Amino acid sequence: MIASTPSSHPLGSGKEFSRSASPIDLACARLKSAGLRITQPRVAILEALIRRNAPASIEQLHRDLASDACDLVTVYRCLAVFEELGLVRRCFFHNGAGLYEINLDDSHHYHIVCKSCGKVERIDAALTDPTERMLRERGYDQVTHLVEFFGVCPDCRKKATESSPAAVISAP
Amino acid sequence: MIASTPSSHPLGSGKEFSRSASPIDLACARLKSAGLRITQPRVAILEALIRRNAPASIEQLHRDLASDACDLVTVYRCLAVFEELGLVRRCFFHNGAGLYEINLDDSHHYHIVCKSCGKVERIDAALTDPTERMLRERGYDQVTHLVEFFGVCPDCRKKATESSPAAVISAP
DNA sequence: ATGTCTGCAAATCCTTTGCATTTTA
DNA sequence: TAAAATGCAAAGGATTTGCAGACAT
Repeated sequence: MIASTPSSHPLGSGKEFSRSASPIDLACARLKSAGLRITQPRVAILEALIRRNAPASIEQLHRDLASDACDLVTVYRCLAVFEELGLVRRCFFHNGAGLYEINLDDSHHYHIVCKSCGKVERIDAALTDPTERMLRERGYDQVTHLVEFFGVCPDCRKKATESSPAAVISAP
Repeated sequence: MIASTPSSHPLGSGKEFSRSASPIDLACARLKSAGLRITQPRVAILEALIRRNAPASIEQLHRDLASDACDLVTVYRCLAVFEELGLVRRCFFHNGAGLYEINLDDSHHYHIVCKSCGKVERIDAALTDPTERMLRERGYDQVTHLVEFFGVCPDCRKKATESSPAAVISAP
């Protein structure tokens, strides 16, 4: 995938995790400091997420694991835990697929989704028009994009402060 | 909702359909020219979509209809037909909800999704930074945005031209 | 040792499908 | 009236839940 091609700007450089601690240690530390246990399935799933470094479905992740590493249900449960912790981020795409990607540093980036095979790759780039041009130059066809904004609307802010001042954190 | 407030730039003006034919007639004409039948459930669903003029779930739309207007299954089937026709567009948001919105003129616009109540409104505006500022000025809190790009990747283009030259049109 | 996680099985939820009946053109 | 669309019931697939046993701390 493009995002792991060495030195291919402005698509991902593939060395997002080469700072100090290894990404898996970083992730485990986050688990530990949240009072959660470092189990074999959790480590395996985190490693799979780190290896991909791109959004993947639960099924895909489960297949990535050693055939008997853990049950599919465990993958569901672990990803729910990781998401709550902020260790992974869930992305939704045009086709409705909800995919998980590792998120160790809250880096903001975009994705390019293949309309044909659904392959998802990370993009580190400026916005929209220049990006679309760049993608076409790289051989992508029928390039479009999706932009959505998220925020807490005035009504909800009011309700939140009226009842419990710390209510609106990460709602539906 | 904001998008229907008269003359509230740059959020939607609410008069997107005040040209010549009424939106429902326009939609029915599109059905007819596609060789499809104008049935009572279809008209009711289209009217509900037009009334909202914002993304809505299938359940929401079904509830919008007169209690016995049609079966939930029919709403599913009609929306699938409408989508194939391009009469509606399906949007996916951070929470995984797949919502349908009417699309009579292929106008390109964005959405603001409330992180708390999930309410979705249309935005007619330029991109990202100025938009986020504008939303904050209007009282939205914790404003973020999501950008995704879509296109057919080089690999799929190759495969498509090798096998059947007109294959890649609107895949998954 | 003990409270947390996991595996398995079964429940639940959303969506799709089959087929007889109704409706549109 | 003939083809297309709908309603109802039931199937299907993905995700969640309950609970006994296994595992990290």
